[in-house]
Amino acid sequence: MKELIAKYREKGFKLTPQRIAILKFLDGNTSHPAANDIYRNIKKDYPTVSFATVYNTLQALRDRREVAEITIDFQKKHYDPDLRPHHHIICTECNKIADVFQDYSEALRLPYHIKDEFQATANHVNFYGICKKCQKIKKGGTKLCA
Amino acid sequence: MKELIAKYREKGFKLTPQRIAILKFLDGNTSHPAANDIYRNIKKDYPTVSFATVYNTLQALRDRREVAEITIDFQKKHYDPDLRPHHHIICTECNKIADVFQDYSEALRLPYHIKDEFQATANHVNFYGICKKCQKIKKGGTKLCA
DNA sequence: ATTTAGATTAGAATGATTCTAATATTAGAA
DNA sequence: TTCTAATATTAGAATCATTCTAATCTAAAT
Ligand SMILES: [Mn+2]
Ligand SMILES: [Mn+2]
Ligand SMILES: [Zn+2]
Ligand SMILES: [Zn+2]
Repeated sequence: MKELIAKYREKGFKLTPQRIAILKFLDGNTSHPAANDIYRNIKKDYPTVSFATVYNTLQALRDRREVAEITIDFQKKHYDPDLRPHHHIICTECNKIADVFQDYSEALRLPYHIKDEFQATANHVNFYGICKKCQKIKKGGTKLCA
Repeated sequence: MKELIAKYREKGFKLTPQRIAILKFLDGNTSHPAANDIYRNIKKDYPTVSFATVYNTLQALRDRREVAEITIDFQKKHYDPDLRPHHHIICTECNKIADVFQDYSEALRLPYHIKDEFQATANHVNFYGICKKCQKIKKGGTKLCA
């Protein structure tokens, strides 16, 4: 809380109640929220908050490398406050996203003709699968209601 | 051409001139086009073609596993007629996408606690980098005009 | 307390994608 | 070939995520 605020103030990031609420929501959050998830949550405490503020703040944080955008979902961007290099697995049924902390960089060597054409700067592995809960639902039967 | 058409007819995929144009455009295409790229190209021969047809056809092909959707671009979906398992590298400056045919699956082992929670079905590596052309532009100076 | 750079806001604009409902075509049957 | 049913096409509207605009407000430095 206080440390969090101090950290951003030091970096010259102007703090407002809305921004603090967003930072608090993101701090330690492992749910990989999309912009709308953040908006809904902040709105509880700041009913007048606007979508623009959420997007502006996310952009500012992204530009300062304080959050990462992840491209695992075909529909929308998700945000990740955990900047440690890691990968993700997403449930193709319910879109639940989990972290995969595993360093594959040794193995992810590019073929020479690609190295020749691109100067690689980053890599990210997307795993797809079905989570436990969705496995059960599929097995147990199709629908919950007739 | 003929084999291509025969292949789809056999599979009960109803063929229309527009669909054939889309299939031809995709066949052997390594450019990873987005829907709009396909639309623009088909429009040359079928000026009345609609966006809906392009999207409908892409959906039908995707459902039949005849094209893959790729999530490497934050802005939009790209389509890939090459179904062999492979990965991609995208230029963060110009969005050029290239194929990376390299099998990393041996190395991409998931941690046990993830295996416990997810039944993994697929994986895809996104590499990010800067292509040769964009490297030159950056080095040579900032802008082409004053 | 004053000042100003930067943040907030509602709402409009944009861009990608999906939906709708009327019309037209394909492909198989007669 | 002609008929028919199933399916595809179309323009345009609708939706959803995201960005932009321009007026107003506020953090935080002086
Ligand atoms: Mn993560
Ligand atoms: Mn490819
Ligand atoms: Zn799930
Ligand atoms: Zn480039």
